[in-house]
Amino acid sequence: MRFELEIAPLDLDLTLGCGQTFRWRRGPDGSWSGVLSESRVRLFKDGTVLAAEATPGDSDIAIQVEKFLRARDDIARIQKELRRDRTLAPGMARLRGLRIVKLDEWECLISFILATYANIPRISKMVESLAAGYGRRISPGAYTFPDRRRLAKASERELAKLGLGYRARYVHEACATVDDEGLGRLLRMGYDDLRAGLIELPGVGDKVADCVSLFGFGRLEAFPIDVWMERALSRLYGQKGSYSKLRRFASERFGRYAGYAQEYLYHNERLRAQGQACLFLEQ
DNA sequence: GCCCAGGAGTGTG
DNA sequence: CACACTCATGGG
Repeated sequence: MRFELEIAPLDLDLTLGCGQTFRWRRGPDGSWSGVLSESRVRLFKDGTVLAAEATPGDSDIAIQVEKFLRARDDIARIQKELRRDRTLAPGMARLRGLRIVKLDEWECLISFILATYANIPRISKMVESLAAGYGRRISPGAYTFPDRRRLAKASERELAKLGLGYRARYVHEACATVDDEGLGRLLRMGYDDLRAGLIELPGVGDKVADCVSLFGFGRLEAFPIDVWMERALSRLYGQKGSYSKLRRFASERFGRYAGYAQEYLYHNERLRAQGQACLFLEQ
């Protein structure tokens, strides 16, 4: 099943290649393939429009793609608001196509529990191993992300064999701790309560809670701070210190769209690490 | 081989 | 509150 969508601005490389999600792969033709719910989806630009192929193509897959790419985010408005920041303002236009994605809450939670103290290629490998080992096969080489019940059947030892390291215990315990109603309650909470609720889960600290709040629960005011962001905040804003201190700074500085500011700064820091030209410079 | 990774948990000052 | 230490492992 093929269809087209009006989602703009959108740059698939910026959006799917920057560590928000770990299950999307770029093809040699520039298209991106991944799994949404029970379908394998391929996204590519056909001229200016976004084209999608889904197999199987159930009736609401187009809606799922729109939700995944947060089609309703008004990027112009978000950038206008963030442009008040003199550091972000000059380089932001080139990142217009970078959108925050909206992941499945459970998949996002487990993915970012796995993401602790690992690099992105390895995280991708771990997440894909979980899917291949415990998800449902929907086409050759493509698997759903395992739901809580399926994943709960895996012993800690089995998970460790997939290369999860000490994260195996966190994933195993999270499966036992989270119930379906618990996730439902979190959905209704404001950001502060959501964040506090997530931190109660095993393997979830400040940073993972903010990633899950942002990418899984769609709270755009969340501002995850990892080692890359510590460098960015130090270099560009002269801010150093504890997580809570940096988080407070970001909240006051970037406001309700702090999550977008975070992705911009994160992307810039990765560019810099690769020796490429930076978009943002210290004032 | 070496360094580091989208950190969390626990204990101590 | 802030630090210090440990945790298991693979990608670059």
